[in-house]
Amino acid sequence: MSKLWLNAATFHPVHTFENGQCFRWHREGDAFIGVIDEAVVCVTRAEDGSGYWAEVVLGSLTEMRLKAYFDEATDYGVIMSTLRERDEWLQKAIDFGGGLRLLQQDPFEMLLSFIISSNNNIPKIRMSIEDLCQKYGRLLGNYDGKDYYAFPTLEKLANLDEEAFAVKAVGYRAKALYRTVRKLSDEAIDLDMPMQMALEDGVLWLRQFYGVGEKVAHCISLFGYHQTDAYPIDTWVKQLLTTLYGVEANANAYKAFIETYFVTYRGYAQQVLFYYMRSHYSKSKT
DNA sequence: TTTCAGGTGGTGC
DNA sequence: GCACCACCTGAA
Repeated sequence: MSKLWLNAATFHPVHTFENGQCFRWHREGDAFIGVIDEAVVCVTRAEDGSGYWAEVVLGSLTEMRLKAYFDEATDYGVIMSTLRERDEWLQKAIDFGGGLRLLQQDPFEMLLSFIISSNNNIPKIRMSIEDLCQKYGRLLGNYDGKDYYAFPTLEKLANLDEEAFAVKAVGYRAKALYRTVRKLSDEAIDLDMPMQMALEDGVLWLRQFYGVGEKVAHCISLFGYHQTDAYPIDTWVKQLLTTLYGVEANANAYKAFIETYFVTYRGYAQQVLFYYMRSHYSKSKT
């Protein structure tokens, strides 16, 4: 069984799993349990607090894939100290959300997950994805009294009619899931293609799918293809740009500011600021 | 019971 | 090329 050590200096499970980039992790007491590809992984804190163990508890996953998923090859010490020197907001955001990792998730899963995410909120997105996995994903087994399912394969989903995509809380997005799956299957599209593309080409390529606009394409690029220059502009990013950085409230100004101001480690900067903003300025928390 | 959150696609100018 | 609105549903 694969097992990976994650140093507490550069990894924090809450800041990593609860910042909106992934939908298949949850807390179980002191542990975090999630599904990666065809495996269930449990993350627990070491007794001395110096780090965490990520251990495959069901299914199989290579150590190489586990390392890649947690972005182990990236030097977070350098990235965070560089960003911290940039300005006081990044400093505050990193003080708050240190240990946030940019996970390298599966492109197909990200494509469908972020189609579901449009005009939607996280609890509902999770509900839809869990229902989709339970209905059409492979049962990986039972761990600690709970059944876990893999994300469904394209082959499985390609055999379904549109009504079958009407999973819990998904609403009108069922049509977009269906059309995307149909296109992928009918045209035998290779989802690895964006890996060879520059960010802007990849974004354009991803937008060929119904339900994928600019924002969703950037999310898929960032979380599914590890394009660390991607910059999803959602309501929270708009809010942080206008309130923290004094950017004018229009789409061109947002884009221009991000491209010129966040030059190095853009995706990492975006994610820590987004997490900071969500945690501090959310209406439900006041 | 009503209001709110939340991107994309389509329409109309 | 821009502004507007419909789309849906759980949570508050």
